[in-house]
Amino acid sequence: MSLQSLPGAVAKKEPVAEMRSAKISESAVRRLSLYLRLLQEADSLGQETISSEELADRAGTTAAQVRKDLSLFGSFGKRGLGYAVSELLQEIREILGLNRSWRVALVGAGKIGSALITYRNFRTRGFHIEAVFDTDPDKVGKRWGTQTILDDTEMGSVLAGKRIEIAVIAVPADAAQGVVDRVVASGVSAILNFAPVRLRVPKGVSLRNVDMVVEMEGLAFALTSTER
Amino acid sequence: MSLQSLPGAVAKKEPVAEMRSAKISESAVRRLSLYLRLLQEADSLGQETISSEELADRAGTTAAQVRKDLSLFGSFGKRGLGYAVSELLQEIREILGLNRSWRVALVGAGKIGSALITYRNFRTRGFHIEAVFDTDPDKVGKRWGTQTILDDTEMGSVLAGKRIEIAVIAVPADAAQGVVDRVVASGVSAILNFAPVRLRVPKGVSLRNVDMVVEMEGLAFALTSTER
DNA sequence: TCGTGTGAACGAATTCACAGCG
DNA sequence: CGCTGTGAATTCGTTCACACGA
Repeated sequence: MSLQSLPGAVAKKEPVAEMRSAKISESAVRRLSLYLRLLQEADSLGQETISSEELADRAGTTAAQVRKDLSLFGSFGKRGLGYAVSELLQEIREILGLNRSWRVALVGAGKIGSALITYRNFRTRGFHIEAVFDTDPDKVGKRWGTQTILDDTEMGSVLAGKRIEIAVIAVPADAAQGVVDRVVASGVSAILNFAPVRLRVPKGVSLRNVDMVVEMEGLAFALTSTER
Repeated sequence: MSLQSLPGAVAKKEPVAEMRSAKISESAVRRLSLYLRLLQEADSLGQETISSEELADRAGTTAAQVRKDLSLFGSFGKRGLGYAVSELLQEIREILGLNRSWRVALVGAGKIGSALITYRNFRTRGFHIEAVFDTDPDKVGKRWGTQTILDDTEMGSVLAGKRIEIAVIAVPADAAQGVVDRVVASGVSAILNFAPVRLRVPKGVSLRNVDMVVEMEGLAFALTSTER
């Protein structure tokens, strides 16, 4: 990609995007996403350099963990100094694939969908919702943010036509698997699922679940086992 | 607790709630929550018994994993047969602390809060939202579901007065830490956070984060590293 | 015989500790 | 001298494999 086009960047040790795909753990990726956010904060406050320890403190992890995570992708720091905030920022954006925008569709125009579509962080991070679907005839045709709600029956063709890459599933649990199957058939290979079900996806399709009940039950367990 | 007061329960091998608190991993708890949901489905379909393998298939894990998870809390199966659905169901409810209801407060009456308060699964699982707070004078006093939105300034006294156990934080990122500090000061010791920040909580307070941007960035990473 | 329960083996992720570079 | 980058040590979680009981 356009890395060597930056004349000042020649000293960089690893070309990042070309790294051998040594399987990176999901938790490492989560932390990178978190580091990115913290770096953006630091950057907007004018901070120029940051140590693994400071980043770790803010992220709630250890300095060694931060360095290990980053070392999976290259050597971005300066020994004795730390990391250049804006540079590391850019590296992580590159690693996560955030230097481009992503075409997202939202399936299910209910409350959760509504929360998502108005969520500013989404758009500013490059996730563009380019289609919204629902089955409810009362909703179809209504405007939602910048989008008009489309009928569920149009989903397949629209997803394919717009070359949607990520689908957000915000439909009732019993409808979710059906939606996923159709969405995958239309070429989508990443899914964020809000329905409280375990979805099956073919190999090669990435799936993340956001399950509020599971989280609440985890809290209930923690409270239960702490008491006494 | 009132365990040995149940005369019929003597044959049970492990008293569950009295187990040594051998630290249970968060992922194990997540899976238990998932098993519970699957068992409820099976139960409502009239299925009487289930093997670790069947449960594993539905949960997307392995039979050994299911057995290990359950064995952390006792021996609930019958060799050669599997598990009695309704019995295991009840055991897991007991383990997770779901045989009682939990007093929950929602802080932030925005879109996410709105999604939560209308979310049926919440109430049916025993999580009762007993107070809703917001700072916006236009919202305060309005009815939301069964609740009237209360002013943020009342939060401390109401949380303490109602003996709220779990707080759901659905406020903007820059307000979240302040809210958490006050919530904790009012005796809440479990928090579900929807704000995109890393919150600091004192030891003894449980915290779970739901961070949609992190999940989306994880998907972006997966798509980026798969392509080519 | 079948499927659980579990020690033992394995593998993954985190932490340690230090060599090496700026 | 300070802080990164990284092998080595360790901890944690998962999988294996089989003895045992219904």
